[in-house]
Amino acid sequence: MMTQVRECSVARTLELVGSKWTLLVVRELFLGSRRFEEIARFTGGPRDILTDRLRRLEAHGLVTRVQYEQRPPRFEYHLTDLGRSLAPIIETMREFGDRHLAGEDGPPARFEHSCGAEFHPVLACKACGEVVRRGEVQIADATT
Amino acid sequence: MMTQVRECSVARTLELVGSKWTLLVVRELFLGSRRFEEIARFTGGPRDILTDRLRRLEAHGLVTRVQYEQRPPRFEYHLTDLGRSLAPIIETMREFGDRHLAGEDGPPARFEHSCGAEFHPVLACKACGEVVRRGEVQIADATT
DNA sequence: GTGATGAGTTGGTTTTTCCAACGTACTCGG
DNA sequence: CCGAGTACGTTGGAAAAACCAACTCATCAC
Repeated sequence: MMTQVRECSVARTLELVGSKWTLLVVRELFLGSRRFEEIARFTGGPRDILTDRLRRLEAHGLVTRVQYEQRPPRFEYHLTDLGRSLAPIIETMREFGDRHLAGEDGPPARFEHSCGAEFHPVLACKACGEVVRRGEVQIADATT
Repeated sequence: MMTQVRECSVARTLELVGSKWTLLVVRELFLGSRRFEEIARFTGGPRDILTDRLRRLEAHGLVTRVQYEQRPPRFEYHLTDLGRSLAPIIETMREFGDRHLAGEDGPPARFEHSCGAEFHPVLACKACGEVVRRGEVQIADATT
């Protein structure tokens, strides 16, 4: 029956943000960088590639390019609502890195939740609100 | 002061799993594929690249290669505990894709939480257990 | 007018990825 | 025994992507 490549939301997401530097650009925007020079400096990515990634993100509606100066035309970059909805992806990656790949002096940046504690994300079930433990999630229909 | 590239857990995580096909291989293992032929068929990735990714994942302790046959030596692949801790990354990517990039006939695979509802992950704060809303997380120290 | 800043472009090199074909070691059917 | 099929890769060469340093263009600060 020679089954095919799996239709998959993970794959679709990776097509959007899976190429090198893309998620670092997004991280940078989450951290508040707006200008090309900041993005270049803080990510360390090649300028031509960063240009390409920003254009691509813009084309997919994750980022907007906003003119902030006329007389040499200058632009800055902002996440759209769609772009901001990448937050859980960035946050879970940060958490993984903090937990398993941190240097000796601990995680390089720390965040705080409004409850007062240091923020570490865990997955919860949207329906019941409970934090998910291993084995609590099962495939519902085995179409693919 | 010519500030440098940002030390960052997101960057470190991406070094581990950020190259093309890697996360699709991991997804496949989460979905239960064990053998090379399954991984190749369901991801659609080039066989040489998949070999490389599996070796790399093994080298970093995310995957183990287990011999399941002697007489031509054959191997299958399993996620380690460390590898399984990539689940939140995969799940949040799936959720993003389901939500924003799904085809007309809805998300291609569905999952169920033990509470009985269809599973959709949201981020919660590990400390207080509350689901996180926009603006509730702030940077704690602006070292980087 | 010299130098700096900001946002890119350009040209050429290096690295990755891709692809189809091949190799090896078996098993199975006839 | 012969040929086909399965499983897990490896190989060689072409194509695409990424990298890098240097350059542009416009303006401002000195």
